[in-house]
Order: sequence, then C-alpha cells, then structure tokens
Amino acid sequence: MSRGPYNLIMTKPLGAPLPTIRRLPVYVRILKERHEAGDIWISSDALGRRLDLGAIQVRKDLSSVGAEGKAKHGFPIAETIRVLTEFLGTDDYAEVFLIGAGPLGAAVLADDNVVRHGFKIVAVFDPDRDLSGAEVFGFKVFPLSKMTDLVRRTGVKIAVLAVGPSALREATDVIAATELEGVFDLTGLAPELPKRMVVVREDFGSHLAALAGELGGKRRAER
Amino acid sequence: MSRGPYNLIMTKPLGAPLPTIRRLPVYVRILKERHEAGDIWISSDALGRRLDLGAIQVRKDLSSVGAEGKAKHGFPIAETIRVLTEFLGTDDYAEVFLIGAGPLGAAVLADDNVVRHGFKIVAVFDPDRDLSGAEVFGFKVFPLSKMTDLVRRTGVKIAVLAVGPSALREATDVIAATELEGVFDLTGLAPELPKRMVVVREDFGSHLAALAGELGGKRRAER
DNA sequence: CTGTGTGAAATGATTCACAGCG
DNA sequence: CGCTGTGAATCATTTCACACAG
Repeated sequence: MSRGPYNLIMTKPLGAPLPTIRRLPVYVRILKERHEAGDIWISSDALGRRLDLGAIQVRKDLSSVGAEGKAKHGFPIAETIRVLTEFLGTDDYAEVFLIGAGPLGAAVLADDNVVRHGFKIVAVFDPDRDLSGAEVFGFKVFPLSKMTDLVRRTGVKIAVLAVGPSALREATDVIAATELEGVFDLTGLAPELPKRMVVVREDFGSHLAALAGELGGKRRAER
Repeated sequence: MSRGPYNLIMTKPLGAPLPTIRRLPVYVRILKERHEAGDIWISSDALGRRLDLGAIQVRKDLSSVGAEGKAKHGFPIAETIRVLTEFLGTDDYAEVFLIGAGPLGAAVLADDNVVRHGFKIVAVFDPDRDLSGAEVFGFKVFPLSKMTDLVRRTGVKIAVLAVGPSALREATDVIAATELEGVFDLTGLAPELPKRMVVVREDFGSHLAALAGELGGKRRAER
C-alpha cells in the first residue's frame, strides 16, 4: 500500500499491476519447488492449479513481466525463475536488516521462507540495551543506534520492523534518519514513516480479523 | 484469496467487497486507539489520513457495513467499533487454535495485535511429541492428535497453521478431518486444504519479495 | 461552512475468445 | 491437438461530484 491519496498528476507505473507483483514471489516459490524436484517445464495450468488461480491469469502475469513460454511445453522453469527474480529485483534487495529481537523478530530469523525467497538478514538491532550483545538464532544483536551508520556503510535498503509499542517511537526516528528505501512493518501499529519509503504492513491480528470477517460474510450470504 | 478459479454460477456476496472487509480490522484498531485516548468522534478524513487512505474510501467502507456518521462531528467512535466488530463477527470467531509451537507459533502467542483485535488463542498443538506437555508463553502444548476431538468439543472455528515443512502433511491431514471453517496459513507452503475452508495465507518471505518488487518497479519507473 | 452519503464515472484487474505456434 | 499470447469485454473497486444535514 502507501499509494498516496491525492495523486493528481503523473501516477508512476510500476511496470506491472501491483496485484501481479504480489503474486510473482509466489510463482517463484513454486517454480523453485519444481526446479528442485527436477522438472524442466511447467504449464500455466499446472502452476495455476497449485495456487487456485486460473491459467489465464498466470499467463498474463508472466507475460506482463516478459517471461515467455513455449506452446506445447509450457514455461521453462529455470529461465522463468531468472526473469521473475530479475524483475522483482530480489538480488538488488537481498540483504535486509531486522529491527527487534523479541519473539516476532526471532520468528523472522527462523523463517525458511525468507531464505527461500532469496533474502538474508544481515544484522539484527534492538532498542533494548539489555539485549545488545545477546545472540538470537546465531545473530548478534546490535544496539539500534548503530543502524544509521550501518545502513550508510552497507547500502542495505530494506528493514523489517518488528518491535513492540514501547520501542516504536525510537525505532521510527532512527529509520527516518536513514536512506532506507523500504520498510516491512510487522508492528501492526501503522507508525508514520517518511513518504519516500515504500512501506508494506502486515500483522497477524488484522489478518485473523479479516478471516473472521470473510467467514461472517459467508455465513451472512448463506441465509 | 482462495476465491476459486471457475466460479461459473452463483458467486456469493459477502455483504461487502473483499478489500473493504480487509480494511475493516484496521479501522477497528485505530478506532480503539482513539477510544482509549478518550476521543468520542473521528472524521473519515482523520481516520483516512492515519492510514494513507482517502476520506471518501473510508466513508464508503464504513457505510457499506452500516456504520453511520454525523455531519460536522464525524463517526461516533464507540458505536462504530460496535458495528464493525459485529459485522466482522469477531465475537463469533474469537477463540482460535494454534498449530505449531516453534518460533513462529511463539510469535503469534506473544503478539499483542492478536489480542487487540479481540482474538484469544485457546490451545496450542504441535506434531512434535517431544514438545507435548512443554509450555510456551504460559500455554501448555498438546499433541496434534488431540485436536480433532477438541475442535468438536469446543466449537472453535479458526486455526492458525504455523508448522514447518516436515510436519506439514500431518497437520493438514488433521485439519482436513475437522469441521474448522477457516485456516490462517503462515507456513508459506500453500498446502492443499479442503475447499470448504476459507484460507488466508501470509508469509514473511513473499511479502519481502513483493516489497522488493515494488522498489524495483519504482526504480524502473524513474528511468 | 464542515462534514456525511451515494449514484454515476473512471480506473484497474480479471476473464473471455480466439489467433498462432510447435 | 495442447498450450501460449493478447486485444476486447466483463467485472470489481476506487474516485468524483454533488445533494444534504448539523
């Protein structure tokens, strides 16, 4: 999100529709899965079935970012992975900082999917001084104050924000002072961040609520 | 998601557009925030600004589920919370099971947002027999095999799936045997689940990749 | 005036229909 | 045939424009 409200002139095209961009990583994961299983080709239909999407949508998505398939065979798995990850720019953004070494931060560190998608947490920061120097899943925890400098020196462009409410202010202040380009905000508190940064927000609570809402809707519809 | 592909006849109306339903919980959170701060009224504009949404969208969303505002004042916070949570059915779905007591499961248990949105994890299950009986954040961990029976006895309708790849098969088999209505799948592995269940899937990895994709898109657009 | 409420218009995404290729 | 590729049609969501209420 963070698609600003009054976008009068010149809306920027991202090269593909946003929903497509959001599906891309999911394709990549399945493709890698098939690649590891030794498959060479996959049809849009097979790919779609795996994800409850129509074959046509898969083709539209893939073709909109320049991936090409071959009639009769489908899409060449290795090449398609290449095109997709290049489009996603995963390689340019592979190194990520993590802010927050609590249970949520630990879950991010332990998450295979983060690795599977080609990312690497390269440093962990925490506002709590008591945690500095501690180790979480083999990562040494740095004091938050070191981050500004490390962003500059390493050129890392994405941070995952996973702190609790008490440390939020301090964390956002530090982030605002950096040249970071994107923040993955897991706090669920929708903190204000500089407009120049792309922010993706997710939290367990609101997804649960949305799920409950869908269930409630289904129930409503059935009566 | 999990909107089936070939939905030939009779698409079910959920009472409101899906994107709206997904924004509702976010409104609720902000409203509760303001409520606790002692505010009585909030304007659609203030609410929208807090979330990078236009005021009009907020009004459409709220009015589409029956929340009413008053000219000059805005929306009455307490009443609006009531209407929204009733629509979302949070109360009917407040009790949730958690499958998986690893770092990810622990993060869910420790997450304030889950509570803030009105949910309560009422039991934790894990396929790993060694974990059974252990305690995570004050929750006793039950063997997965107990779940089928407990779903029946308690009437819980939602489970959060947070296991690793090795336990996935066992977990999905157990889920499929229950009368659960919704699954919040955090595995990132898109396991097959019965069509009758509403499934919401989220994983850190693909959101990171989508973020990288947006950043890449922005960069592409700037040249 | 400052705000809500809503039909109508605009935008955006998905799905269809069919041409084309191996 | 089996499968891709894509303009055109459909469908969904957002935004606009303006009526109306305190």
